[in-house]
Amino acid sequence: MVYTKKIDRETLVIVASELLEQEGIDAVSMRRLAQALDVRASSLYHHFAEKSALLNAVAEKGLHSLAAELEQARVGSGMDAHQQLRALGMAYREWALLHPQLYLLLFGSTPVEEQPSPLGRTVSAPMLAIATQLVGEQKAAAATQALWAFVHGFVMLELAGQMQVGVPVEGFLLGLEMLAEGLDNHNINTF
Amino acid sequence: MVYTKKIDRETLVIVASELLEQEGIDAVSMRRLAQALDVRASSLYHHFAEKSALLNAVAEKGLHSLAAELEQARVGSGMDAHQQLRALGMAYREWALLHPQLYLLLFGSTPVEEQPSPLGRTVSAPMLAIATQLVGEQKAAAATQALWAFVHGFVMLELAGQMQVGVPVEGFLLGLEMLAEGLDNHNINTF
DNA sequence: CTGGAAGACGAACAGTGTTCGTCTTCCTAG
DNA sequence: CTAGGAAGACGAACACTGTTCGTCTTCCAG
Repeated sequence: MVYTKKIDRETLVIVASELLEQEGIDAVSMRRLAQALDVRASSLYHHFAEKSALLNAVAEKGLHSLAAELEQARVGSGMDAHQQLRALGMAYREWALLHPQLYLLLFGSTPVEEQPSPLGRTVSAPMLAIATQLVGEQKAAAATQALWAFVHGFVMLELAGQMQVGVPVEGFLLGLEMLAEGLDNHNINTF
Repeated sequence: MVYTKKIDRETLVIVASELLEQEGIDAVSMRRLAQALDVRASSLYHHFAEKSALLNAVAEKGLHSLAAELEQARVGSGMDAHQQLRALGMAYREWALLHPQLYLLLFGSTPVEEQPSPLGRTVSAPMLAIATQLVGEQKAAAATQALWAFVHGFVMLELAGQMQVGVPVEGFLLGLEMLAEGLDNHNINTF
């Protein structure tokens, strides 16, 4: 028999991402992926030691996509911190709603990544920049956590179908506004 | 052979909850549950048509436990809305950190429950009461979503290991504070 | 007392992640 | 140019999963 087919790591990750987004995490099985690439499942293990390693690669790729989108939204929205915050929030939400399965893979359950920091640091870096403008360096870390928590929680609830219709967009902006106001007041009260 | 053993629905749910919390969702398999109850796996299907139905029962039980805890925290914290909010937030976070696997089952991924409303309504009802006090009935729904989003997001990030050590408790209270201030200001500005 | 419902059993099916020994392709060192 | 070895595809197998089905047993109600 002739062994022609040849798989490379990157296309494997791409195919996995597409399958994930189109049919959900349960559809992403090694045999299914192999079939899509016209290869046997066992061959995939020459490129990733285990399924979780492949999913990690998918997650990492998605993470960078999200981070790039956020940074772009931040720098492309002027100097005003409030406006930056609103732009970043909208971009975050839009990305998550555009790639729901990928977002759930990233943050949905027990960490698919190992280290606590790099995953979050990458995505929260743009928020830290804005938070620093709003409340100064001292409180920036805590403010970033608060901002990220709100945005992340809102998106997760939305993805889980726990948002009453009609509320989503306005509620999101309102919440962001309230947090920003709170941050401002806190800033004033502290310095 | 003698068929003595007898399983009842409720203990099945309890055993499943314990196994979930102690060994994680991956350990909860029909055969594993059956073994814990000294029964064959196929017998479980006389009590739940499918595994997801069993998990739904586990989730519902957890949901009521959480809701009860929240309501208790609210009514047991005086008349001041801000104080109620802080108490409810702390109770929410404590419950989630105490039953992480159960919390992830409830909210971690694609809805395990079918309807969008009842799951969330049960847990967000106490928040709605507080939000109404803070911003009035008109904006209460949106404010509730914002509050819930923050608390939920914070807990999810904490469970995912995305919180820098040291920040958690203070960051949580700070964020709650900021949201409350934002709500107050919004209240003043609007009426 | 007897029949039927409820429920436990064991075997089986399709699907999963993963491992292993074999075969083939291709690049590189002599 | 040729030999060898690394990289990689293959197919079978293992242990596990959720789920179905036909058979057997227990027990309660008419």
